[in-house]
Amino acid sequence: MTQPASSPTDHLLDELQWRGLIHQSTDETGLAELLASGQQSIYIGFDPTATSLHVGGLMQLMMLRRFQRAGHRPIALVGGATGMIGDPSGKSEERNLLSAEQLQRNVDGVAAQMRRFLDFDGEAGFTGSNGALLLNNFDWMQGYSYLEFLRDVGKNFPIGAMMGKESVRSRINSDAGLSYTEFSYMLLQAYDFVHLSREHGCRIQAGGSDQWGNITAGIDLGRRMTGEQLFGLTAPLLTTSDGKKMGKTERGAIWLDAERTSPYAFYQYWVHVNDEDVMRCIAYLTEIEKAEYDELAERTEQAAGERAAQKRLAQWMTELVHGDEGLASAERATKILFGGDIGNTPDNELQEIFADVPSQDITADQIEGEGLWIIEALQLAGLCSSGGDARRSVKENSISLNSVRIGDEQKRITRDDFAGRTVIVLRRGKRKYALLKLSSDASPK
RNA sequence: GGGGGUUUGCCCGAGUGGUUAAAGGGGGCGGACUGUAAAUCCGCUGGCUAUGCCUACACAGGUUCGAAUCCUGUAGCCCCCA
Repeated sequence: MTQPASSPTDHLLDELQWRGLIHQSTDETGLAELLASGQQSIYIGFDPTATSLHVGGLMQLMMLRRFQRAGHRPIALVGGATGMIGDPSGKSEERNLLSAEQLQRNVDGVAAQMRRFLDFDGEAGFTGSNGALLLNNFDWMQGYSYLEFLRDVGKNFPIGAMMGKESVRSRINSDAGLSYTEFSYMLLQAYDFVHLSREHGCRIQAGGSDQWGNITAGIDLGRRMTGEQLFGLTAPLLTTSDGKKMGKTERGAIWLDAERTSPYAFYQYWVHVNDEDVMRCIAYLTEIEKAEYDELAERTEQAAGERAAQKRLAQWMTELVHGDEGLASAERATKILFGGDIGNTPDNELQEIFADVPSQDITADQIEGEGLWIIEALQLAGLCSSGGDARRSVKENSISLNSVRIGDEQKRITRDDFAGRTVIVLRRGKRKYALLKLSSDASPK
């Protein structure tokens, strides 16, 4: 361990090791030798279930990125074909089939996001020889006839082995059952691996631990069809200490797309990671070095209250996914929202800080005369679901307007509350914000 | 096809004909404590410009001064017999 590693590949395996990223692998020594013998290609499949990836896909993207940085060629495979079928692994019931058009939109969206993680054209210090590839299995599956596929591929799949796979066994006797289509999923993914080994010399497939069955199916198929020795590597699943999948909140998944999950919300998600989970996230998802990792672990131990590790994690992730800009705005917003008083912040700054926060336009006449009733305003802003809900929250003293608590449910918002600005900040509880914006067409007097 | 059971609020689940907007739990939302954590504790959790009104216990009717609770029919789920 004290010996400095002699090549990027040695670094790579050591790194995967200390980060705990190797859950299972086939023929470890063989794999190490293969990697040491020269540049390799490694592939991971991505399910195009939406136009954006979410936090759940980060592990995989980072895995490819680590390989690329160590000099290997990453292949991101989007499952245009397999996505039409649906992987039964780890799913309790059959998924709805996506339309071809939807799938194409998803593939496009996901592909664009991958550019933040992988270098596809060999710039940025790479010579180009290990530039990432983005492939879509629809391209080679689309023209493959059923009969031919059965003869070439199906022939090499013993039913006994297929029935033994966990993904099949767990479903076949369940209420949901398992359709023939889903059962066949494995063949498609296995064939992908063989295809990539033939066409791109790719001999390594990685994935989450739930992919083990599919990966080994590909390795078996490779041996039968081409005689080539292929390798598989799985990473642990990223779950929280209470066993749930990371990246999900009550409100749904955390997306990489800024339109779906704002940089601020994304940043906040990481800031809130539990103490028990935060170091694992750093190990799995970032490129923060061992030395700093140890330091952060130490600080979490000593002074958990500082949340140094969470902040560093949030910063690292946000910067990678949303860039300097996204990080800067998330941090600015955080600073005001959790620190300061909104009272004196000038209009333009408020607008910028709250760019992420949901807002609702109101017109000038809504605040003329009697003004806008607070109960109504809360519903307009989306902070409360009904009048009753709004009244309740006001009674609970959990509503504030420009950082001033509102306890009176008769409160009406008038021009005075805007204090010369065009924006008013409503808050419910500790960290739910919404804006009311005086729409520009209404001439402010 | 015959017989029996079941159906409650976001979810699970109690419910005696009469303060039952419906026990209890979960979830959610607030609050306290802390660290924008976890755990814990406390409050709230159908709608309504609201000391009141309306809608609710699968659906439709009925009995009753009064029904989630009793009766009839319809539908869904479950079990037994054929």
